[in-house]
Amino acid sequence: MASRRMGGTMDGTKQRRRGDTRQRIQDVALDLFAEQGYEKTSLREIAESLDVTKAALYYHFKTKEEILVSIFDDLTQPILDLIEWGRQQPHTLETKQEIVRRYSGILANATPLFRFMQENQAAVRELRVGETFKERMQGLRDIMIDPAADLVDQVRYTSAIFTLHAGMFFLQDLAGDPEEKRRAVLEVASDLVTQAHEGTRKKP
Amino acid sequence: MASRRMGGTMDGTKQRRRGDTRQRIQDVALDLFAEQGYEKTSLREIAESLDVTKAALYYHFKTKEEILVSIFDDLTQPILDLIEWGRQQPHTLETKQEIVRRYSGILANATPLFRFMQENQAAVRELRVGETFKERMQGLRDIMIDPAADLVDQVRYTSAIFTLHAGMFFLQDLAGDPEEKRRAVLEVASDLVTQAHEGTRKKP
Amino acid sequence: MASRRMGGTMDGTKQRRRGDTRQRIQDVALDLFAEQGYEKTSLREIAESLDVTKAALYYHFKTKEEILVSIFDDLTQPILDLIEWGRQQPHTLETKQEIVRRYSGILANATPLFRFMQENQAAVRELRVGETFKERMQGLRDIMIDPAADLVDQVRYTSAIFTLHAGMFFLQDLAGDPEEKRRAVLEVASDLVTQAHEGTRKKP
Amino acid sequence: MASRRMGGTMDGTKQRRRGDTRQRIQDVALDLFAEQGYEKTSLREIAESLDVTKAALYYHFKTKEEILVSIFDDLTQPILDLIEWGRQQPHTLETKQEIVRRYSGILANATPLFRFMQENQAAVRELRVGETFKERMQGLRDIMIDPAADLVDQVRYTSAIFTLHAGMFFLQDLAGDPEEKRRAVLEVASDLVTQAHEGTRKKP
DNA sequence: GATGAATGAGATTTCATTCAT
DNA sequence: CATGAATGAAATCTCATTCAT
Repeated sequence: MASRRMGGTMDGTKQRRRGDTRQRIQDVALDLFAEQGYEKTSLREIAESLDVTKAALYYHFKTKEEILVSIFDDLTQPILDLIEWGRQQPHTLETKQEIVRRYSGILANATPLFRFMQENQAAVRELRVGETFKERMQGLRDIMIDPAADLVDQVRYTSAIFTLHAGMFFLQDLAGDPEEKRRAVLEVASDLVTQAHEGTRKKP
Repeated sequence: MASRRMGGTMDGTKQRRRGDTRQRIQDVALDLFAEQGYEKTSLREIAESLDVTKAALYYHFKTKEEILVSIFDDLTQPILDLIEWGRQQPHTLETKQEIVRRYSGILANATPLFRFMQENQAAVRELRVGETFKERMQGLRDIMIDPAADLVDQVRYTSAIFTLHAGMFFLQDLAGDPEEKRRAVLEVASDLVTQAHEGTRKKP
Repeated sequence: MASRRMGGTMDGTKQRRRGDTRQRIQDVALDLFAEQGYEKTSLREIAESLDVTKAALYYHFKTKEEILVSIFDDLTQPILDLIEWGRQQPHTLETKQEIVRRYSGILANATPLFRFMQENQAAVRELRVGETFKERMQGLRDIMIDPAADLVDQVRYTSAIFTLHAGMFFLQDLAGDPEEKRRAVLEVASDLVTQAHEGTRKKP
Repeated sequence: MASRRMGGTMDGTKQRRRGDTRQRIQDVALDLFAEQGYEKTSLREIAESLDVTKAALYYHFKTKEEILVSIFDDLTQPILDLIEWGRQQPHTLETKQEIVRRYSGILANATPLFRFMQENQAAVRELRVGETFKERMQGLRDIMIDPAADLVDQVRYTSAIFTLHAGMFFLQDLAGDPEEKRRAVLEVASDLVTQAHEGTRKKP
């Protein structure tokens, strides 16, 4: 389900697993991390899910944290790319809306990881990924927020990003087609950005 | 810092403590839970912070979870009251804005707890408070959301609540006076509710 | 059920409890000890069953062990009396059969205690009651066993006592009227004593 | 002392131990369980006796109870075999005496376990082995007892089994050669079975 | 490319017991 | 005649990690 890359043939034989153990560890770990939280997920559990020993995990990764780091680095690369792209664009409304649109896509493509980051902030705070994630969010904000905007508009920009995040999880219990919901979320975020950009109040 | 009630004088003598141990446990526990997360905070740590033994904690609370539950129940009672109040009001824009205003106040009064809940969703999911919190959020939504509203407006309502939450934590690194920031957040949330209530698009 | 003495009036008021707390502790403790074992029964449990605090138990008894000792001493006095009586009788078959009969009665009158002793030998071994019980059993044997009897007959005497014990517990699952079963057990034990007394084999 | 299998040479080197840790845990645990009781024996004690850490025990067994279960299952297999054998024999006196004889041998071969079961009935009642042991005793009785026998004779059959058990422990303080005592016990049990089989009284 | 065996640290929880009031 | 508050010791169990093979 969280398998991000499908290597090998789908013939169900155990033998096909050859050299993809690293990937499988990442997949299973992310699923479990997202489901149960980082602290609550033990290496024993991951190993058992994969039908290998704990020691095997240590062959592929130096520590538990490194498993998470490797997943995180793989999956958040697109944010880095987006920031890089954003920096080279003019600070127009168009650009900002495109950023929101692209970020929405990134989120949708790595839902389990972002869900995990959202729900495990405390656990992750003292891990490397915690710091890194914060930096990336900061980077996102930097390419969107107009430093001259007043406080209320800055909140709007932030709220836009947050709405995208919230959309992934808190809207799960709302009925409706997922893709349709995603578009609705995107629209609200987009509106917020527009309002922020235009300034909803007369500036002095 | 998270001490909600300050009994006795701060003279540092050990003997003065009489009967307020329960309260002190809750205070210290909340601070630590919020700072380090639920799983990462051990009873040893709480006990040492208070200069009592672990067994003393068990005199006052049956389990670690019960410490959290007692804090949660104490501090989220106002949400229950708000929901109760909201149910008896007409579903006007006025009402909804008042709900947002009141909720913002509740949040401000119990920041550490809400920060904790936000940042420990995974850890808390299988605890009683996880379920309870979800129900309360649901209750809040129910008194705000117009079931006839289209999807986009429903997202706006949800986003308003979320913006309030986000305001507490993600805006911490933004410069500025806290009270001023709170007002800005409140304004954005209020706007979202207004837009949702009026309908931003022509309904069929 | 295990209440051995019924003090006060049976009016159900809580006030009637006056000065009989000691007795009530013994009753409840014996029930719990018999049901769950000595180690598994905590003072908390006993206290909660009586709706008093643990500290109250310590007003009446110095230690957990002393609760057991007091019960034991009260209820095994009859064995002491029996041994005393036995010592003064001639070593006839009549006497031995009477001992078996009387012992059977003693057992029936304090079933929970004897069940407890039977099922908690390991736990009780290092307690004072363990040693004391062993001594009493030894005393019983001494007034029954003919030291001149051969080994097989000595086993018969021992088996007679054991049959009485076993009868109380291991026959519980056998269908039939309890009093009738007790008589059957008594008869087998009696037979064993008779065979032992008469010598089942030609002595040299 | 309770070591059931003696692998390797007794040269005292630590390195020689390879792969027999599981067995050694079982041996030491049984000795301690039998000596001090199940509850009173801590995993720390077992671990220290073996000069390994507590965690090592958990590598080999999932819980404390599982250590006991594994010992029990290993050592009571012969009872299962005996019951199986008994079911296929004719219900003659010969058969019953053979059962008594074989059971006596089984008992002698696993004295510590049976002593443990006898002396820890309370502690063991809520463990899996408690139930299982009860079932096996029931099975034994079923292949011996003639359901048409009157109550007194049923008691005799039960008493025979019990005499065998008692023989192991309560006769320990009696002087005499162990093997000789065992034969004496066996004779009494055998007699009881014979009397039960022939009927000691005229049946209606 | 992995396993089997183990460890050290630490977690939550329970218990008998104490003592000032 | 009892309670409220606490303690010190210990129990069972879990975890990330290591290392020889």
